Amino acid sequence: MPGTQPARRRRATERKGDLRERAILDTCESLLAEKGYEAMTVGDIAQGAGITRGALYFYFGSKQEVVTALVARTVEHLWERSRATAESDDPRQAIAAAMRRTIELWNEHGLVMRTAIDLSLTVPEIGQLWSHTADLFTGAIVAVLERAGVPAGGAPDQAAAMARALCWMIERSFYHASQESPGSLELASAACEHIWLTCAGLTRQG
Amino acid sequence: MPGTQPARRRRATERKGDLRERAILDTCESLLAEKGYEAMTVGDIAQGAGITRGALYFYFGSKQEVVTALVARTVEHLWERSRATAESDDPRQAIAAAMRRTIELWNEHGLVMRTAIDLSLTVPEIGQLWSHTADLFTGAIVAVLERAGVPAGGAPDQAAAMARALCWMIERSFYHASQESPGSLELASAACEHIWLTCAGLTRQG
DNA sequence: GAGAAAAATCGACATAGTGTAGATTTTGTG
DNA sequence: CACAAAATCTACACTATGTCGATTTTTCTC
Repeated sequence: MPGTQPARRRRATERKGDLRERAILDTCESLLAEKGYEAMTVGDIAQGAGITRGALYFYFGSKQEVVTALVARTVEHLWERSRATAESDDPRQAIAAAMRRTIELWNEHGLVMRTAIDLSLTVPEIGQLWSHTADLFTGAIVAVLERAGVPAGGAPDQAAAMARALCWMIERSFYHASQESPGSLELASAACEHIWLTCAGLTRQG
Repeated sequence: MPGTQPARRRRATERKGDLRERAILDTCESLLAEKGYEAMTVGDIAQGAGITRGALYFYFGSKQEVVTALVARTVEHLWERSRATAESDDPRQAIAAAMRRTIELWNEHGLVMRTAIDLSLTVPEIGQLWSHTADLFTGAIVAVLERAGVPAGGAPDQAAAMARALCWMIERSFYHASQESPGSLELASAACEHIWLTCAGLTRQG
């Protein structure tokens, strides 16, 4: 079962199968955009990748596994990008930077991210992947809130609980906005940013 | 196609079919709790309702239609409850009341609400139902924010945009919390309430 | 309460998609 | 080259869906 274990890859030459695997994932992403998860069949993916259904089952055990691998690939990318971002010391700047990065990520990978969210309930592995991603994001929000002076702790008015709610707010706002126009993404982002700032006690009028 | 048009009901005596229709919806709800949407088959629902698949198709054209009707029934109930609630003049009280009511609704109907959210993308009719529900809720938040002094308007720091983000925050927080324990629902609710209050400028320290 | 119209139910069929298995071809390696 | 591993194909069995025509049951009307 390739696709589940990307480890044990200590081979210099790239197998033909690696090519195919990537082709399958790429095709899957296209089809997801074109016809959506439900309508997309294993036969469609195979055809798009230039093989038969039978051959596809050599790589992945089901449509769900294909999509899981696609989500894993995408989410890996998100994590990398997050790790590579230097956190600012100034909370205001940190928030602005985080929101800017979030817009980029949703613009580039919105489709797969939405798919991951939709399938989180149905496909446990995707659920884990995504909930881990959310945890990372929540952690970043906690850090910013605390540096801005919000007390640490899990009570409703302390950083951890607030960060969790803010994380869901951002997820859902972007989920919906990214289905509409890039413009509405900007607007949603600005609204989320303002609320985040307010929660951190960083708005002028407060 | 019954189940789509609950109008034109000007009949005193209750048809036998109305009974069955309700039995189908009830069974569907049970099965949803038991095995989830995907695993639940049309045959299962029919069996639970005491008829054959063929007979079920007399009432509903597909599994999706059954679930849509179930969501419609539930959502109708939500709307009624909302309409029946008197809005307080004091924003603080209004917010507290809204959150209390929201907890009740999720405790009672969490399963169907989660299902509605999950299927919003896949089943357009459910999407409409749910987005209308979200609009109602957003409207209520707007009203409270404005009464608390937040300027009206669609800019990121004005009532409409903020209310939308807050609505998604609440939806998503409850969605997740209601999958866990009633306790985590309370916590999530308290966090959302605190953020809402903060956005309305109603917290002491601000 | 008898009979006709409408409502409800059934069983059988056709279709579409899934996953599996065995045979076969391609590819890399000593 | 020969042989093992990788990759691919075709055919099959299974499950669930949705449709149809025939049949039975309910309901309405006089």
